[in-house]
Amino acid sequence: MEDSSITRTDSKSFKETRKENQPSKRRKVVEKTVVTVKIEENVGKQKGEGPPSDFWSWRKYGQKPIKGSPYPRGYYRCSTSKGCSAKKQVERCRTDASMLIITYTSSHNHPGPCVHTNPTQEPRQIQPSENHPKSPQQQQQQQQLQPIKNEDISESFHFQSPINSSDDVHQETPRTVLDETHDPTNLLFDEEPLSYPHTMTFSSSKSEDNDFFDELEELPISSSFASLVRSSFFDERILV
DNA sequence: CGCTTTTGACCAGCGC
DNA sequence: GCGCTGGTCAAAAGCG
Repeated sequence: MEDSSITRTDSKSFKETRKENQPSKRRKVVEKTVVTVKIEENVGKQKGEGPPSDFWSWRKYGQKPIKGSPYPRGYYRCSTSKGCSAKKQVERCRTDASMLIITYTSSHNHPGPCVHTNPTQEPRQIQPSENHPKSPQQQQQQQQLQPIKNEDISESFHFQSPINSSDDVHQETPRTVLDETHDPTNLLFDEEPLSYPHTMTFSSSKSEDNDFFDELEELPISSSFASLVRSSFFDERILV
């Protein structure tokens, strides 16, 4: 089509420009966290491939069929904040279609929509009556509208990964990611899916990342936030 | 009207 | 050095 050629040429210019701005960010070893979740419930509410709703807004920016997997992988970027570089990849487990493998990449450079540790603020999105009948996007949009106090931001800024909220689900050992580390601790994760959320984030291999996550451990909000999130996720994904 | 999703193409990294 | 795969971007279309 003529349109195609035009678009292609046009986009090509952008690509060239992009190269200058972003030298190399592809396939670089970045902090990743793999989480597997059951999508039994989500299937009924969403398209079946929709990403499980967490506390950020995700915008899909790409989808690619993965070699060896009958299901395509979806690429999502955090749309809660424009400058946020947090991303996640969502794909179905090749062996179990009811399992969704979510790979979180990078981290949020902004506070979570509802990571406030202040008990005076009511966790509105926890209400099941709102969560279930609505799509996850709508939930997240509501969260965006919720004002967050600056003082909370300073703390919640360390809430890099939504995976903190996923400790209730089974965490699959990210072998593909950690293959370079061969860290024996990974085995522990596999054996103990109930390990703390901040612990699983150590899937990163580099000591630098460890240092980064080490900060998380010092944060007192980890447990409270995890609890808050946990209850939400239980209500959302797991029938208790 | 604005935002999200979809789709095709391009580029870079990695393996052989 | 070549080929393959994965990851990202941008434009267009659809939906709320």
